[in-house]
Amino acid sequence: MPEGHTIHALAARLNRTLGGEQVDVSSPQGRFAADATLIDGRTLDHASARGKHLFIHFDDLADLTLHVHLGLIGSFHVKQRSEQGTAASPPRLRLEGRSHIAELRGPMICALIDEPSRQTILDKLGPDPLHAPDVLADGAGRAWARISRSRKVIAELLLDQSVLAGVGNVYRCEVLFRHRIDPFTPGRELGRRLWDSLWDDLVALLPLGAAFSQILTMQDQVDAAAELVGDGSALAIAEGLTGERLGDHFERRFHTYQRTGERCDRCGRRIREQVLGGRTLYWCPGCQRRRKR
DNA sequence: TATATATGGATAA
DNA sequence: TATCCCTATATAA
Repeated sequence: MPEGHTIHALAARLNRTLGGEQVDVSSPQGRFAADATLIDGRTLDHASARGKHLFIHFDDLADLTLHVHLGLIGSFHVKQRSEQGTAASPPRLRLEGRSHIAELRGPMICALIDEPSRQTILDKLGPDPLHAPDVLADGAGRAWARISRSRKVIAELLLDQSVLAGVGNVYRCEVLFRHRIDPFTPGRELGRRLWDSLWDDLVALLPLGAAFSQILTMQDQVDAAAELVGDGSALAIAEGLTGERLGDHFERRFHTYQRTGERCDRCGRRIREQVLGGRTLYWCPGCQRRRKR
């Protein structure tokens, strides 16, 4: 279940386990069979991620790149050859290397695309807090240019991948709580200072999420994760993503996400939910009140 | 067994 | 705003 951190961790893991290797490619489920034949036997040069999009580059494949978007329910499991498959549905795509096998199931997108198409996809994405060049090239300012002109509420803008790329429903709910922002504040009324604090927080949180393959927003867990990762800026973490720390290193705990009716751990009010922009928003009506700029 | 829901997003209306 | 796609899982029946 993917937000940006999942996709970046996945790209790093693919690079470690299959990068530079010749891979056997197939489509047991059948829907990708024709394209799989084109890739079969080629060398997987590298994988890269931007927002929630994954790109896998192969040698000698003209200018074609494999584009994957997991959507809401997709999964891309990279396992050791020796691991037994728990025989779920047949994967749409299987990449087999010397030591590892990657299996893709239920993706929203799995297609070979040419370079202009890839560029079009990238051009539509806002700055990605996990993409170092975006962070260094005033990603905060570029996103703010959109937000500060919008009458849409901030909870909706955070999910708009053309405003910023990689944030999904969990991070939006949680980061708004962390900064005590009323989710229904229009972008134009948010204020630059508050936005900068939101962006900076995402730049810190997403790399930790990627490093541990788990969304961490409770401050005690964030501190513990940062400690485990060691010194270094969030950017350094993002670039050196191990992604090896898979599995449940931390208890699954959130401030508001899927906690409707429970008491807020800060103020005691009951967490509320409301569908906003097609997704369920969770927030604390006590902590997250409208503020003056 | 059936149904609802899910960390997403495109498209139709 | 509603519908659709794709799969896994939890809960209800």
